[in-house]
Amino acid sequence: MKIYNTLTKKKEEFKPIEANKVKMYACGPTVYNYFHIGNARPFVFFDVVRNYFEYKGYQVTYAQNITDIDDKIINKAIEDNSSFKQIAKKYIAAFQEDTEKLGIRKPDFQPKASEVIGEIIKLIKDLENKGFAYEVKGDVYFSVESFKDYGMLSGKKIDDQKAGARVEANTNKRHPADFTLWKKAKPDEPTWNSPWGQGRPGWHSECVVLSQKYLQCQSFDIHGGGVDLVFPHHENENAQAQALSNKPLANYWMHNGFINIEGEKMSKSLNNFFTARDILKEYNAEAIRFFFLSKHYRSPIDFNRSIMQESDTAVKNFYSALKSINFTSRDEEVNYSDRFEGKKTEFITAMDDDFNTAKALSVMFDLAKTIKSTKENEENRKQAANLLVELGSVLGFFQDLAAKLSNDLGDLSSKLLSILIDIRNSAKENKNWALSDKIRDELLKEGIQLLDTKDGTKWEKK
RNA sequence: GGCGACAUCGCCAAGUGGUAAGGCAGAGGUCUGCAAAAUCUCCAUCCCCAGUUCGAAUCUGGGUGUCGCCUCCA
Repeated sequence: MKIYNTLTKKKEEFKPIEANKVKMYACGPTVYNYFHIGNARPFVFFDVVRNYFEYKGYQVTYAQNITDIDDKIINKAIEDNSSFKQIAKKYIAAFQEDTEKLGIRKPDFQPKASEVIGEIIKLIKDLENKGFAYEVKGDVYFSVESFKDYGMLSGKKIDDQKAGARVEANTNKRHPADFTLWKKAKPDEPTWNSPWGQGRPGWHSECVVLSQKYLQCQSFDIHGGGVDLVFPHHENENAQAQALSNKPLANYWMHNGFINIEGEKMSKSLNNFFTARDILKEYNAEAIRFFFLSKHYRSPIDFNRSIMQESDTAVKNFYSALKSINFTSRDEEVNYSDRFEGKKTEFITAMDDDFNTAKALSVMFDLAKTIKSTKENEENRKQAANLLVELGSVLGFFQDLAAKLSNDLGDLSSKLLSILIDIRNSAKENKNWALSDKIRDELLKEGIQLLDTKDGTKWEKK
């Protein structure tokens, strides 16, 4: 399979470091707020990456950090008149809740930055000892000039950057591009003891420490995150790791594109900021997942109401197909005919090509069509349904299949419904259209759709 | 100013040298009391210009446009 690697700016054949194993790390949330729809994209996408590798038979180890020490958290604590620990605790819980609702599986490891302060200090100390870092008045900086490959990931040459163009130049730094590894304590901030006095770590070290610790290696297979992290975050992570080990932190760097809102960048000043939590109130998790996967992960994607509506309809399509043949659960032992093996191959070929999920989805639509088609024989429709669920599951759909397919209303409701259907049918026989339509319309309002088929009146939950 | 990405039907979106997948929306026919569902049919020459080639949405050059990064934003 091929993966686009930010490091080489090419699609490359994926070769794991250890045969049949994938070690991957994706940057997690900074817990100072509910995460927004833009944060959700990489969470969902790397969940799919993980699933797909497992589907291909790899043993995957997936780690993701939680940044619980950061300026933004401290600021939020001041704003809310709370403590930084309480803020972190609150939003970690919210993060867990929302990702679960989105159907994202928990990574194998999900450590917090605060758990590894000792190891972060050791990393910085090692960098200092080897001449890659220097201390100025209690702050420690990484010296970009000491690491000759600085810029290898982002393609930036440090001398091209306009120092201080957008941020005030820090006069303590030897070079404007030098970044902070350790910050001297300020009043009312959480601090830890260190060789440089009281302080706290900068943002870029935690991911180095956590990834290497939990993936148990200096250099692992895949590192992921949003494109905005390429520079400076990932560049700086890599610089620290490679300065010490002479190897890149990861072999493949994958970056997802941004989400725009109605064509504009999402930002607080434009007030077009949507949290995943809010969107989940309006649309179900699978519609959100479909929205993300309907476009290639590296492309920017526009979020708006009509596209969410379409995504919702599209997902319902899969379910109505499955309902049309009373599909209940997947048969894992099924032997697909050549025709469906071919469909499966199409799906795999699409996914092997740098996770072309949009194309993979078209295979699913194709299967849905086969399932619904009255021209197909029973066996083909069954196989198509089975394969639809198999492939859809790789993309994270159909997690509550049984519940979604169930038409179970409970005893009394079922009886009442069949009484209503009987009354309606009598009304129809008497050509009392007003009454029969009223029953149909009222039931639809309650989410029950009646279908007058040749085999009598059927119904399904909308 | 530096670096980079993208431009395909009303909307979303595949396609990476061989004559434009798919989804949503829409139009018409069949079916239906009417709907829904099902079913059949219809619906683009790919931002512009030039070039390479037997052949280009796909390669090259030049435009135009949109967007991103260059700040501890996914």
